[in-house]
Amino acid sequence: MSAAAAEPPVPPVGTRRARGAAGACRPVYDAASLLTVVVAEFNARGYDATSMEDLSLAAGISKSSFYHHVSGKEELLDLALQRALDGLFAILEERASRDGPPVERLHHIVRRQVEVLISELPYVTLLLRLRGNTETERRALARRRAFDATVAALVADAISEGQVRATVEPWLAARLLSGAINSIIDWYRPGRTGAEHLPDEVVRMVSEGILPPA
Amino acid sequence: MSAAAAEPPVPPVGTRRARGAAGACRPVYDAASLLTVVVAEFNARGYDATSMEDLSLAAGISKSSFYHHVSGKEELLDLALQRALDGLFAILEERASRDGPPVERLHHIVRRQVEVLISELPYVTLLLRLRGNTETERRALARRRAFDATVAALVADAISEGQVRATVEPWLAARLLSGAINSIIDWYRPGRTGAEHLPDEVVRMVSEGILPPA
DNA sequence: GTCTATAAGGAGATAGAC
DNA sequence: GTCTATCTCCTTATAGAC
Repeated sequence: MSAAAAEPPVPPVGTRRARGAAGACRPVYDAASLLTVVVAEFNARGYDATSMEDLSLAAGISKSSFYHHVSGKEELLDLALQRALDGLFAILEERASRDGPPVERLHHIVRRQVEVLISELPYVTLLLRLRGNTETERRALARRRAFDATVAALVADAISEGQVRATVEPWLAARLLSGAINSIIDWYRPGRTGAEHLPDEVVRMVSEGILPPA
Repeated sequence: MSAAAAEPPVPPVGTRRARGAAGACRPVYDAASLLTVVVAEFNARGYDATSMEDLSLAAGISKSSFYHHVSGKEELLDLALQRALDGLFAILEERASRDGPPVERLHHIVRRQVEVLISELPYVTLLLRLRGNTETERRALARRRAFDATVAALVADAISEGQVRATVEPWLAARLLSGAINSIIDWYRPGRTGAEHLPDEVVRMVSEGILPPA
């Protein structure tokens, strides 16, 4: 369990600006700036439960205005998911993810994955909650699985080289590791004090143990 | 990351029986037996994306037949969530969850939580993916948070009594623990061989560490 | 880049027969 | 306990003016 976040609001969370009010300036968007507002809405209710009407209210523009920027609701999802996945895969390209002993490469990846989850929180949150209902979603899930598989292979390497303790199932270790890291989207909220220590704390706890032994 | 499950199917996953075919027996349900079929559909696409039409096709009865058993789609969700939460809270009532040193009580709870996640997999899966869009969902999320808070308090006790290692943040430990355990719904599938060892394996790994230390 | 108006279809739910 | 037929509302998306 870890349902830490505030009770998700049912009404739109974005800033509602009076449309057409006397002297009021209407918000003017490009595709990128729209995405910020849209992704917050998707995360508040889930993609499927968020209507174009919800997005319209949150962004302060009419439903039809969205179709000037994107082809439809699904493209908004696609743009957000690409951003999340690009951030994750960039980690694997870093030198410290590719050179050195497996254990150290793995620790680097874990640390950086925590950092990316934090820096790209809304986008990764959307990714991690996908169900695979459309082709767009399934493409994103396939990329996500590829990322997981890369990390899992490295976990297996690190365990086989670092055998000092009782046998550990590499596959299970990779799953629990992912689960622990990804849970960040359920409880981390921007502005936490001490967030700069979080990546190292996570690395330490998954290495030394989360709970005291019996 | 941990998107292990097979590509979620968009069409209904349930058994489609020919309705009204010559000589065919129509499925006859009560509220409980309907729930099995319904929850599988909810999990395949997500609650919001699953229509009464989808449920109808999966169960092999017409949409309107559902309203003989329940008041509507939301009551189906409610029944499933109650089952998940009742299973989890029953753990906390067990003697071994209430008596003894905090560390041992905690290990028992973790072990049992893994068992319940496995035995009630579809129901707990539904619970863990809630967004809180309706009053029913928010009630369930509140109960879930209460469960988490109980475990988190015990984690804090166990850590303060078992200080042999470097300082551990109890709050973070509780979060990572929940994340690791709950990830089970993303990768465990019924019929796995060796599933009987999983609860103890999880307890061991969250205690001794998931990854080798540097 | 935004608007109003509207089309076309799918949603959850109900009525009443068998 | 299930059916067919229907209601009403809400959904995504488009047309065309400013």
